[in-house]
Amino acid sequence: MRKGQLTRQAILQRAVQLASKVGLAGLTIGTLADDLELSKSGLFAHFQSKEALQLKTLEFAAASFVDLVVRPALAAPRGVPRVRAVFESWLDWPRRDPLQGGCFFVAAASELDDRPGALRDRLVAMQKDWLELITNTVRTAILEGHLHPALDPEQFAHDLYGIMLAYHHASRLLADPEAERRARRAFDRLLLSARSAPSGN
Amino acid sequence: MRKGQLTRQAILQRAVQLASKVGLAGLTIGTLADDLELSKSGLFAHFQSKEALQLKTLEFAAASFVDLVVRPALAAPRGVPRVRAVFESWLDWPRRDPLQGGCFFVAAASELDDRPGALRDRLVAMQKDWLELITNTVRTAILEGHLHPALDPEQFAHDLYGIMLAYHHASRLLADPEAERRARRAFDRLLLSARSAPSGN
DNA sequence: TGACAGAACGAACGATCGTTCTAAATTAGG
DNA sequence: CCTAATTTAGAACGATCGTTCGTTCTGTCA
Repeated sequence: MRKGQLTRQAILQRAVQLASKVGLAGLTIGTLADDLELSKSGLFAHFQSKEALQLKTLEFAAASFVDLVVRPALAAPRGVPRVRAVFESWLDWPRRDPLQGGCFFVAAASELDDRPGALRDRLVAMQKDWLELITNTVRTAILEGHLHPALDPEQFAHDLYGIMLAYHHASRLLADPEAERRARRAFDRLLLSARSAPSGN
Repeated sequence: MRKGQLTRQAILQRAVQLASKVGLAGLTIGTLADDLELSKSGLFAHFQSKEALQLKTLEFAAASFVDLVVRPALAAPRGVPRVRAVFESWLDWPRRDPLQGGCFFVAAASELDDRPGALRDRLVAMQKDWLELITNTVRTAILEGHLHPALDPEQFAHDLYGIMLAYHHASRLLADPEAERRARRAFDRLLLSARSAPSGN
């Protein structure tokens, strides 16, 4: 009853790595089994279908994101420092989890944005949770008096997401060495306008 | 000698639509042939390999993007109006090409960002061209005196890309009805800081 | 109209997909 | 240590993948 859980974890960990390269749909039980030196059927037995494997993989990736990115960021003091910590922690994610190729969720998002089903529903819920957490962090910063009262926290979260997506695009696809500097500049500008500008957003 | 080219075009058009949903890797000769009511081998004969088909599909999508988005935008008067036209034209893309599900290039980018090869190389070149075109448009706006001389045009292009990626994410995956408004607000803020702020970027 | 090139087809290939079954190996508890 | 339960392996399934082959249509131009 213990050994099973162990290999299950190992399978999921490898599945996340693999899916971050080839996507959730590109995941293949055969190659996954070969990578782990398991038999196809042996691996399959742990899940009852491929979709179940994909779903568990999605959950596993989310849990690891929370551990590596979200939780550390929330340790920062409330207000702008925590907002900044979210950004820095997020930006630092590739270094904290160096096994992956590209962001798992970016891959999943572009795959699932047109394929209804349980997988998509789960991913959407996750993304909304994450956006809401950012929104609340910003909202707190407003209440602390760190950011302008007229600031729209949801717009801030949306814009921050865009910064991260652009960073991913520039660094992963274009291999732009300036990607990180660009992301920091964009974030600084976002934060600056959030401090004092009622017009911006 | 004429009939062939015609069906070739039809194949590629359908391929772009399909690939915007399932990705370039998810493209399947069998399903594509069924969709077009062609035989698998008949379709295959037009290209000599699947990778060739994918490459041609990529080229076709790029050409259509130029026709529908780039060219109209460049008709606007130089300077900020043209910058704004690029944004508006880009944002309006889904309405101009309503057949697609999600952005073809977003799907391709997240698929190919970790898979070296001719496909990736071509896509990277395209993206760089597009970014460079935006950069030059911005640069012109600076020379016209519309934007601040200290503005970094490449950063502007990068940030604009982020806005579009966030828009795509919000509208496609999250089905957020505010997506377009959010994109407009982000663009306005970007443009505002580009007009007068030497600090932002 | 006849001839020839080009376009489309149908069948088949080896490989791999997800999945199912049964048997063997391994593990855990009494 | 033995037994029962769990975990893995192996073989096979129907389907589909990309690709090849030879053949049959179908347009095009002399």
